[in-house]
Amino acid sequence: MTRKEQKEERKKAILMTALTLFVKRGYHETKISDIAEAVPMSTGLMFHYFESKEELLLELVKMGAASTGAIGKIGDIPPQIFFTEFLKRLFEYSANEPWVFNMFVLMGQARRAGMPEEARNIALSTATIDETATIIKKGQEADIFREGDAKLLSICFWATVQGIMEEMALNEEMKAPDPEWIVSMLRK
Amino acid sequence: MTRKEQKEERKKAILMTALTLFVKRGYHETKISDIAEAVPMSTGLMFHYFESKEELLLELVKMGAASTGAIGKIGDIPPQIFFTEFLKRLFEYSANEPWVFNMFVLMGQARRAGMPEEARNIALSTATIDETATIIKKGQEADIFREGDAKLLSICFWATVQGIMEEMALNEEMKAPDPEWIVSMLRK
DNA sequence: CTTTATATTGAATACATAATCAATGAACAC
DNA sequence: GTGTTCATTGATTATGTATTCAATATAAAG
Repeated sequence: MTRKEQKEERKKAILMTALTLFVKRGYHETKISDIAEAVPMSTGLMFHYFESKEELLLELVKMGAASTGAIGKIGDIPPQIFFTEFLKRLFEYSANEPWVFNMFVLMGQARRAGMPEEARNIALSTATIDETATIIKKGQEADIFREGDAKLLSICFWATVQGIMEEMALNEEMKAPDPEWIVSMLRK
Repeated sequence: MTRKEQKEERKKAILMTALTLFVKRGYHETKISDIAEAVPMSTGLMFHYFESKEELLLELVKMGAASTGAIGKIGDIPPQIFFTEFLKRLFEYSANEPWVFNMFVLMGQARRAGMPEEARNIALSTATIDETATIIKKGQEADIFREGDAKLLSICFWATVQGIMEEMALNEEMKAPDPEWIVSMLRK
C-alpha cells in the first residue's frame, strides 16, 4: 500500500469517527481532541489531514450531498411503491451500515440550524424535496396519494423521516417503524 | 411599576429574544452579544440579568418543561380526537404566538443533540412520550389506531411533529400541514 | 437636596479550544 | 547505509467569545 493510499485510509477513518461524534453530540459540542482521541491519534495530527474543524465538517457534508443527490433519480419506479421501498431500504441500511444512517442524520442537521452556514448551503443545494414532490404529484394524478400541496407533503415526509432517524441516532434501543406508518401520511 | 417588576420585564424580553435566536441559529451559533444587540442592550448588562449563557438557556428549557408537562394531562379527551385536536391547536397557536412555537422547537432540539447536557436532561425529564403512548394504547383498544408498539408509535408521532415544526421555524413561507396527514400515521 | 441603590456601559480579562510548530521517529528512495 | 520525505507528538500560541469590572448615569428614598 502506497503512502498516498495510507493517507486516504486514515482520512476516511477520521471522517467516519467525526461523523459518528457529530451526529451523537452535535458539531459544536464535539472537540477536535474528542475526535482525535476516538480515532485514535494526537490532536495536532488532525491538522495534517484536515486544515480545520470546519473543513472536516464540510468534507462530510459534501460527501453526503453527493450520495444524497441520487435519491430522486431512481428513475421510473411507480409512486405507490417508491416511498415504501425507499424507507424499507433506508431502515435496512441504517441497521447494518452506520455510515449511511449517520450521514442521513448529519445532512438533516446541516439543513437545519446549529452548524456553520456553509454546511447549511451545501446541504440545501441538493434538491431532494423538489424531486420527491414530483413523484408525489404523479401519485396524485394516479389518484393514490391524498390531495394537497405536493411540495408541502414532500417536506412533511422528509421532516418525518428526519425526525425518526434523529430519534434512532440517540436511542440505541429504538427500532425502525413500519414504513407503512409513514407512507400513510401520503396515501389516500 | 416597581423596580423589581421592571427587572422581571426586562428578563422576559431577554428570554424571548434569546429563544428566537436559539431556535433560528442554534444555541452555539448565537453569541451573547447577538442577543444583547437584538434586545437591545449592552453585552455586559446581560450578566446583570443572567449569570451565564447556559443559565439563560436552562431557564428557557425549564419554562418549556413546565408548560409542556401539561400536554398529557388533558384528561379524558377520547383518543380519536385528541391528536387531531392537539395538532390543530398547536398549529393555530404557532401561527399567532411565536412564543409557543419557538418553545416547542427549542424543547425538541434540547432533547436531541447539540446543547449542553443539563439542558438535555431537563428536556428529557418530561414524560410526554409515555403519556401519549398511553392515549395511543386506548385508541388501539378501541380499534381505531393501528397495531404496533404504542411507544414506538408515540415516538414517531412526536418525531414527525418536531421535524415539521423545525422546518417551519426555518422556512417563513411554509404553511402548517393538515393535522389529518400526521394523524393518519396512527389511524387504522 | 443628599444619599443610596440599581441600571448601564465599554473596555479589560479569563477561558476554552482551535490551530501552529519545533522536534522526533519511521518509512522510503537511491 | 545515507539522505529525504512524510507521519506523529506534545507543548505552545492564537483566537473568539463568555465573563468581569471599574466607572457613570439614572432613579428611588429619606
